Amino acid sequence: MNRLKPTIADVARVAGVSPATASRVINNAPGASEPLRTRVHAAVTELGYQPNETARALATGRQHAVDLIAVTYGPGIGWLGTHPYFSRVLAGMMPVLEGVNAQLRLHAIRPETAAETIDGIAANTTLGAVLADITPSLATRFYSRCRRTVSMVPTASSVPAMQADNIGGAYTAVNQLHQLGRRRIAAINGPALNPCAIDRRTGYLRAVRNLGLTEVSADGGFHREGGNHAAKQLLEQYPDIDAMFIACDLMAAGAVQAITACGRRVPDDVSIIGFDDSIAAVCTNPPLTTMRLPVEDMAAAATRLLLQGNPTPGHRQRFPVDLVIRDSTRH
Amino acid sequence: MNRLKPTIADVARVAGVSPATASRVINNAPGASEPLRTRVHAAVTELGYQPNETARALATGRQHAVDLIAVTYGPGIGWLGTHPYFSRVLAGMMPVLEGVNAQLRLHAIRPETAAETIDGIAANTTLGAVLADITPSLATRFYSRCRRTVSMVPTASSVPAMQADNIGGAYTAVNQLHQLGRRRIAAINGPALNPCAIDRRTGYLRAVRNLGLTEVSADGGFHREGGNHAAKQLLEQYPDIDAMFIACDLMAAGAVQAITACGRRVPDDVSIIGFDDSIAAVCTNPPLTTMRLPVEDMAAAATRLLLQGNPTPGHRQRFPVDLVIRDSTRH
DNA sequence: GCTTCACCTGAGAGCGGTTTCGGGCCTATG
DNA sequence: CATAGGCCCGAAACCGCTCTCAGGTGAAGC
Repeated sequence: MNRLKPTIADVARVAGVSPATASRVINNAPGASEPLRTRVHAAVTELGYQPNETARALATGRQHAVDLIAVTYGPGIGWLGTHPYFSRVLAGMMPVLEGVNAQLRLHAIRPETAAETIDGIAANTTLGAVLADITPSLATRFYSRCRRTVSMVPTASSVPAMQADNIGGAYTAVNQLHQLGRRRIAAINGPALNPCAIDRRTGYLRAVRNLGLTEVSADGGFHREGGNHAAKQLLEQYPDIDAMFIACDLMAAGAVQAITACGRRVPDDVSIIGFDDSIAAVCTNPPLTTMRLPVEDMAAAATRLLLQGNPTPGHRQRFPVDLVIRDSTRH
Repeated sequence: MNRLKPTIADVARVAGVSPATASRVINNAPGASEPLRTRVHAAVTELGYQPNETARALATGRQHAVDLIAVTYGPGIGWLGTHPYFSRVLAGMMPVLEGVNAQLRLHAIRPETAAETIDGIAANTTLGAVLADITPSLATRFYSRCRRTVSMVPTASSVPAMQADNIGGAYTAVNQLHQLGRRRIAAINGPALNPCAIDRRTGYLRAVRNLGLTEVSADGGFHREGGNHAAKQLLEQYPDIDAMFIACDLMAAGAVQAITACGRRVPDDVSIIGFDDSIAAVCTNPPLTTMRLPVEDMAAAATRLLLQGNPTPGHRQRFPVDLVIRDSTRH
């Protein structure tokens, strides 16, 4: 009653074989006769033996875990759990991890201590790491310490990455609004340092200039309250706004509320196009027209890439950003 | 150039000390003189040494990880990433884990293989496990194999758990609708096997019977589409419905869309009270009145409990479920 | 009948740390 | 001056498992 958990040595003793043989049959590796196999299996079930994954990992050098890393720029570290984007990343990764019985380790990192934290993670990655949200410089640093890395966001050219056309998506969105006859198209942007936000803003600016319109924008920080506040402010300052391109659906949800609170209607008075096609897009009323980012697909592809082995430097996999039309642009 | 990663032996050699001493200073344990400490530190920075956490875990027996476990009854395993509830659990856990440099391991389990999978996890838990969504029988099984466990959902009385008054919350919600003058109050329920869903349904039934109303309900499976479909169906079948109690906000978001699609208004024609106070509640238009479940607080408390050591059997920590009034019940 | 070879099997050396234990040195005490 | 007692430090065992390597056995081949 004193031994807490049976080890492989216990199994071996009970089965009357050596630990080496026990190990072989437990991992059903070749080199063990059938009679011994059955004896070992019997011992395993008798003792309720469960291999210690830590010891196994140390002995084999590999370990079955992939790390998901996000640097959280929002208020507090809880941000990672709060934004629908991360949920979708998880939703994409879990199915491919399940089945290879790998586990998923989450790391939310605050910017102040990011550098050291990242080094520590890089030193202990096993199957590899998915960078869900990170600055290019930190991504590069991480990659220099661990080759089994793939980024979900725009980054330095050497770091393997999943690439979605954020610029093009934003460009498309603005043009779509223009085609609907809108001429005063405002933008609500994400955080100034966020690579995706930067690209979406670039696309907006490009389109606006191309169409001969003037830029009108505010920062919404990629969260709902920010979107709400930004929309309110924009409407006060520029009452003639008739459309908004909003860099993520969560902000768009907040914006829709601000717009209706001001007594205007979506889409009749103000057309809205969001970005992401996250859960927020379908929960709003009216549901949002949005630029769909195939986050789950990207996360799944990233994970599969890691499972296959070392991604080649500069590896890129492109994903479309498609317009999904819902009620926020119908009138 | 051939050694991939420096080990503690390398550090010791460079510093001219024994591995034992190197270990002592790296863990800043007592028993090392100041001059040696500085030499070791110098060697560490020179080599860029990062301790191997796996080896460390094996040697110490403990490991700094807590496991988050969810049995996914929804369509596919991605469900875990998809539902706002889990995001909130993560949001609650991460801040308390950060700082004790523990990592968070995610396990989404499908019911068919749940039993074996759970045993494997239980054998390898270190700091402990948080059960985010699980049946009572599986929770009991897990707890019998690992005492460092705390459940987020109602379960057998022995398993330590965070407890929110789901029954009372549902009861309150229905009474609130009744006070607003509503007399035909329908319910949209969660999955029949889900412990939280069961409690919420119980509360609804209790209130309805107590008020002398008749039960009208449908199953919405805890997802938006289900809520949408259930609401549509209920309105067709019982056109006189003037209020709905909906067992989670995500379903409520779907229901609001169904109701407005039928040409009725929220809250003028149909009042809505959701449950959770998740992101879905604030993204809808109008924003939802809901019964707030303090999921982040519960998850944080659960994690802290694990960090403190073995929770005592039957440990309970109660959390209030409060009414949050928003526009879906204002008229 | 003896060698060759294939196939099992177990001893033992790691994997990269931590931790016990004992020895050496130095200072305080009698 | 001898002894006791502290404090550092390093040798070595150990955590639980994997995997190489060598030995042993039996069958096949000459």
